[in-house]
Amino acid sequence: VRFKKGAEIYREGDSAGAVFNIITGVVKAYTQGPGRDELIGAFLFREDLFGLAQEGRYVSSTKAITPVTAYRIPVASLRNQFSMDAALEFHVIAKLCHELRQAQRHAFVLASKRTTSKLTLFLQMLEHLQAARDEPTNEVYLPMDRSDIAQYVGTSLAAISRAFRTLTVRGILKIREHRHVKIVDRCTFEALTHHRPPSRN
Amino acid sequence: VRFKKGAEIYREGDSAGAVFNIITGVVKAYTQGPGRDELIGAFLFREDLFGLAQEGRYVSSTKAITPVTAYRIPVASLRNQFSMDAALEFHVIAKLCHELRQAQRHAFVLASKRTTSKLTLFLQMLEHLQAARDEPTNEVYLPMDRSDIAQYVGTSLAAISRAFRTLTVRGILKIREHRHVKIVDRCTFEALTHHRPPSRN
DNA sequence: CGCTATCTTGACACCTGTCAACCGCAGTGG
DNA sequence: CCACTGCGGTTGACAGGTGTCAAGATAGCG
Repeated sequence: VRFKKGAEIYREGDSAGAVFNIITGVVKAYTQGPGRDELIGAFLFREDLFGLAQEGRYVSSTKAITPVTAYRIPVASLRNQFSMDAALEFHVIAKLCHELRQAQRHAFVLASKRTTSKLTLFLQMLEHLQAARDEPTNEVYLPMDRSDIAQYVGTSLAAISRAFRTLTVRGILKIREHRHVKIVDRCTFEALTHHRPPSRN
Repeated sequence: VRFKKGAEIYREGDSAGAVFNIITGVVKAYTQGPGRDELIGAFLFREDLFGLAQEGRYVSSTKAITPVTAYRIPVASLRNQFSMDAALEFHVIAKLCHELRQAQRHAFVLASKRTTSKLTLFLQMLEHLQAARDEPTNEVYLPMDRSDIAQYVGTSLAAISRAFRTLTVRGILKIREHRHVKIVDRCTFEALTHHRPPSRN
């Protein structure tokens, strides 16, 4: 199946009829709760599997943030393959573990106190993921907009913008068209990862 | 096996020889990275299963925060049971899903901006878990110290203390011996859950 | 009965959220 | 070809919250 940019794939609480496997494009998984603010739980890329359900209901909403093509796999056919192929089950376990690891890294990003750290960690994540998909690694591409980043790392849109600014003026990053980021000063970049006491400057 | 309060059960990166199943007590799972600050990823209670490994290495350190008794299950014997009992595998999947859900809630706590919200959400989590273990629910018991709470919800120790203070003076909580919390004004308590704009007061 | 670990509280600078205005760009319609 | 509008992004102003540091209070434990 195919989704346009911005299309909702399913909504939290919908009855879960299928799981999806991304071929192309990027998807965000988010939940809004309980205030009015929504938290983005994960970004999903090529080869990622999603559509996990709890008691027949999806646990988060998903939306395409770029044009997306994906396999849509009805649960029925999934059950079939399950009983026939034990290795598949193992594959699912592996996916779950991967997702858990990812959630761990996400938690780390959220737990950072300064926005620059959050952003740095976030860029590192993207870089790793990009490398894992063997795409060029000389610069990081951001498929999502600033607002999405903010909701993922747990700050306001403005803070993200400011963080980008401070990192660029310090000569650590270079930004092209708002979506291509090049890490110039890798050394201090990684240093930001550590929680930097407010060293007066 | 049995652990004293404060005992390390294993450390991140150790070669994983066994998984554990808690009978009594509370365990914290944490990772320190990459700064000097450690983030507590989860608290583990009775019946919880932990010791998940990635490539033969534990992915987080664990420490008993109360006296703990637990089953220690060597991986070898686990493999045995795996091949004999397919239902067990399913049980493990269920545990993983549960853990993922829990991570999701954790992320939500971390993403909250004001400390009072974090604390409120945290208390709600504990309350739910406590109810799920059918323990008395009229007040919440905190097995961990303030510092642990701070590291779990992603703020400083001082902020937690202050948050407790503000909630008590507002007549929302009552604290006994620093570790027993009673929710007095349930209504405004839940209201704090929603991201409260800095409503002048 | 001291001693240590834990918790509270104060002071202060800094960061961050909120609000709002502004910019640049793309698409639209005149 | 050019205004107009909408969207995403940046920036400024300001207040309030939070981190850090450090001192003081409390409780737990030997």
